[in-house]
Amino acid sequence: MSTVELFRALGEPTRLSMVERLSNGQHTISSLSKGLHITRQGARKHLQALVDAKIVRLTPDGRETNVILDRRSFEKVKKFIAKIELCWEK
Amino acid sequence: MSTVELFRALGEPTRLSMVERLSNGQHTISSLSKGLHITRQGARKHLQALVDAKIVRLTPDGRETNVILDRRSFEKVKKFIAKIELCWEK
DNA sequence: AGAATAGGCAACAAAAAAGTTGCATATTTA
DNA sequence: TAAATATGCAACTTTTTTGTTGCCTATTCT
Repeated sequence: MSTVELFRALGEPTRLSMVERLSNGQHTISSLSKGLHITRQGARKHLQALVDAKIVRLTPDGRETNVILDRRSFEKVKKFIAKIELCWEK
Repeated sequence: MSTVELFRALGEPTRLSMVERLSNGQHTISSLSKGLHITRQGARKHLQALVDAKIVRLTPDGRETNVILDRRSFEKVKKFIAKIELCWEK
């Protein structure tokens, strides 16, 4: 996924909060959808945006589905910042 | 500005392209607004989003206005990523 | 088997973002 | 001083995003 899409996915409160919660521990789709002030379906849409941006992966397991953070996406963000800062030096 | 608003501001093609162009050299509002496929006023709105997110500053100079990249915003992004990656280690 | 849990999909409504047009002002330049 | 350039602001339209409701299926638990 492109860098813009990565930023766009992270640029929404519910989604950024999901990412933070995922960095603190394992979650299934439903555990991740609780505690937000929106419906499960609403949360699911945000989660899909994170999937599309390849920030998370979904791994089905029986009746539930685990949500896994993909750290490679953060590498991309770091590289973007590094590129900008490199240009800036001059 | 909050981290979410920072990401949101960067998560749009026109704005991200503006940031990249600014990292390559000085720009005024109008030089930055050229080459995009939108009107000057449309570009100006995107620029304002970058100002609001404190990614750039505007410094008026006579009839034109210079646009300056504020590198502190990138520190904030880097800190966010570092926090996430720190949590991830466990 | 029946109930509860985890999840999917689509249609729709509401809210926000993007982009436009039109017009006005200040500063340079010719 | 008149024309050109740089910019501002507001109203309005279009498009995208967000969030909801309703309904359906599969898996697990009792």
